[in-house]
Amino acid sequence: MGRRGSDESGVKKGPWTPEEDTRLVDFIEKHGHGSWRALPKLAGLNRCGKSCRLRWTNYLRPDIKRGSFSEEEQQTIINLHAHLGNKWSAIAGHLPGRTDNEIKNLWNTHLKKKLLQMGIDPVTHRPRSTDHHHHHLQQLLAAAQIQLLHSILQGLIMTSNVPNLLNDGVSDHMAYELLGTTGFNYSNLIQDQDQDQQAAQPDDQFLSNNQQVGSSTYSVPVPVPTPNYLLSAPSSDHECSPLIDHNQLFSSSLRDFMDIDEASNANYWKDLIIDQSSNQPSHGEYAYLFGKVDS
DNA sequence: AACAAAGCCAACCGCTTGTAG
DNA sequence: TCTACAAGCGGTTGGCTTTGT
Repeated sequence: MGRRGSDESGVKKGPWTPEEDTRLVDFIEKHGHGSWRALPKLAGLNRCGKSCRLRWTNYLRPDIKRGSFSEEEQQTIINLHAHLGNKWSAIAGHLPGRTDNEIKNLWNTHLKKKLLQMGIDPVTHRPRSTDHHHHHLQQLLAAAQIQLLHSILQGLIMTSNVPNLLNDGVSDHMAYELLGTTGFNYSNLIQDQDQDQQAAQPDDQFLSNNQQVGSSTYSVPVPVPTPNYLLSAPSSDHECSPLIDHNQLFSSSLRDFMDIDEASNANYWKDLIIDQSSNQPSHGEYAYLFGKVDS
């Protein structure tokens, strides 16, 4: 690339010296930049016009805010990136005094990693498919499917005329067997649950895996990982709003499944935050699926 | 203290878009 | 409409600084 020294036309490249900065600033303050191509010669700089323009717009402009980004600025960038993608100049337009280059650098060096650490895909702003949280959610949904199937089978059997089934009811095993025909792998669920229990740490950011919640005990008909985990805390300053349909559908089936008394455990069920346009959890914010368990 | 690896960021490249003639 | 030039933009890179061993 050769960013140091000069190219074949004799134009200097590489880092700017304080003397060059002074010349450029003095000239622009007196005359404005006018034509960038003409500027270097007029200002007595051995640089190409493009280099002068970049130096001015990214570093020397008087309205540039120097210093590190505040938490608020970082959150703004994340939120804007979720909407705009890598449109750095558009994002910079919302952050007075910050350049697109600066924001791009911050994104590539800090924010991308930060989101990855949170289990969020920095491109889609959704949970990564391999992520711990998402994995648990898939398990939970699979387990809920078992329970639903279990109920359906039970209903079918009650209306059937098979004596031993009327006596014994439908076994979990039968439900798993039937669910297996849909492609669901029950053995993976058991294995994953064991691994999760082994991996559980006291200082885990997620809520503990208690079966006992306050004075209530879950009645869990099939072995499932307890779904008391927090997916993500929503921020308050974007255009998400709670929509009741997804939430109601999902939470009510879970309530039934977990056999939790709705009135005494109302605090556990918080609204899913759903983006109105896509009707999906978005902006890198998923939802409080479950709230605190220690009420 | 010395070295290597990782982090960081200013500056560059090249493509795209806008505009004047 | 076409052409040339300027400016905008996003991706990439080189080298300095910081951190880890």
